[in-house]
Amino acid sequence: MNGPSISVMLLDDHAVVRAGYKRFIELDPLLQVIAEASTDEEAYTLLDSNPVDVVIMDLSMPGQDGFETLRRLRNRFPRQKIVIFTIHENPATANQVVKLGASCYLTKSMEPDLIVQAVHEVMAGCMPITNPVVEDLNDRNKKQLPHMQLLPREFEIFICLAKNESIKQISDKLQLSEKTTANYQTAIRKKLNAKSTLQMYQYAIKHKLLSS
Amino acid sequence: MNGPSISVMLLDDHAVVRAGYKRFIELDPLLQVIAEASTDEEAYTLLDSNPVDVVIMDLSMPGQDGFETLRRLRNRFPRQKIVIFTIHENPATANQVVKLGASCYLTKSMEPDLIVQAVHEVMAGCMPITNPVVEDLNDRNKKQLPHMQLLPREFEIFICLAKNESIKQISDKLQLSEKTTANYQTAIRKKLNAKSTLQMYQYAIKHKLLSS
DNA sequence: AGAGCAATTAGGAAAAATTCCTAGTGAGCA
DNA sequence: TGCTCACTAGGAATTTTTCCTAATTGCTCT
Repeated sequence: MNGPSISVMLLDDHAVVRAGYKRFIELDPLLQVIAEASTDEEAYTLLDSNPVDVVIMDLSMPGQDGFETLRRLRNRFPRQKIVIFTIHENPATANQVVKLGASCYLTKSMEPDLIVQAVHEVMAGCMPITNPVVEDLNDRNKKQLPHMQLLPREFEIFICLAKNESIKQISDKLQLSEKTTANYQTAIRKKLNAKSTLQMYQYAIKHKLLSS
Repeated sequence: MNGPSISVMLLDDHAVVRAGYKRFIELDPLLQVIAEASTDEEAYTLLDSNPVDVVIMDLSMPGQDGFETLRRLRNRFPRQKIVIFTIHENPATANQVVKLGASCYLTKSMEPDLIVQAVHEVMAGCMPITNPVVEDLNDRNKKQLPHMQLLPREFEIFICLAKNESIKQISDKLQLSEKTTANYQTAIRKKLNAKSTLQMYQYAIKHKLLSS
């Protein structure tokens, strides 16, 4: 281990995808993958005993809520640098992810050697790699679009609702009171001008906010 | 290159994921990744000049790219063995994929060394994955689809609800008391086992009951 | 023709979901 | 330090949904 080497943890529920990251990351001798986790819990445990410089995580973990994982990770390790690498290429997701404190947002369609570059830039303290998707967001200011007015938590719950999850399910998953979740729903509906879950779903579809 | 070595092409639009496949596949000395493609067109070109024993492909998006790619691949190379490896774990997708002639359907949550095993089994002529839940779906379909149990009036209102019309709108249109329409909705939900308007909509879409 | 049956209609009461209002907490910041 | 904002959640009012019941209509069967 040289002085300037950078330690990395991979967080992705698919071993195949982790292997893919690893292959590219290890092309750079300065980067070392010293931990792999397939769930958030696993990640916490590992981080407690083995801190790393950067966590690279996938946002699209089925069964789990990527946003929630990110949020919890930030709560427990507030200064942890996190690079998000995901298949979701929509500006809204990028926006929310950066708001939640991720250092960087990359998509899987980008050239893989950008991972390496991104990790270096994050370690150097730069803000997220200039990502076409994110830029597009800032330029053509889409903040007039209703869903851009959603708070991070609202957006997260909105996506859950659009995926037809019940108030109960969401509350359990996010560890919220059902009252809180219901209140969020009301706020979301107002902001999106949606009168029903179906309209929220259709809104999400229309703006490509759903992956599965 | 020994005699019995098996040649493999990887087809996935994400380089990271291809790298992941590769890492696991190359653990078996009998398997050789001799081609990689990120698009279907690329795959055709490569297959024309360099036939392979097995194509391993990702079914990125259900209902869109993936199925169509698979269909075309089958059309142009009818005897090509194809292993589908995807994150979509629903029986319907598995069913479609097998109908479309894939030799195998694996999900990314399965242990990665199953890729290797699956390739060998496919080459040996077996069908590695047989999902019993999937198969009897078609038979039962025609017997008793839930919406076939709907009374005429129920079906009519069901379609309205699936089109996101409100109880009020439907009642006006059909000249019913809102009470009646609401009661119908309850009956419909029970018969279709739908807990929300969104589920009714999705049911309608799934069974192609909506024109618009 | 009358009995029987299924479809349609709708009201009352209870239960559940949603909305609206209010308020506490904690993190970040000038 | 005090301010703002995101997040959380309870109380109460309102609306929607569910469940039960029942009246009306039109059809079939013998």
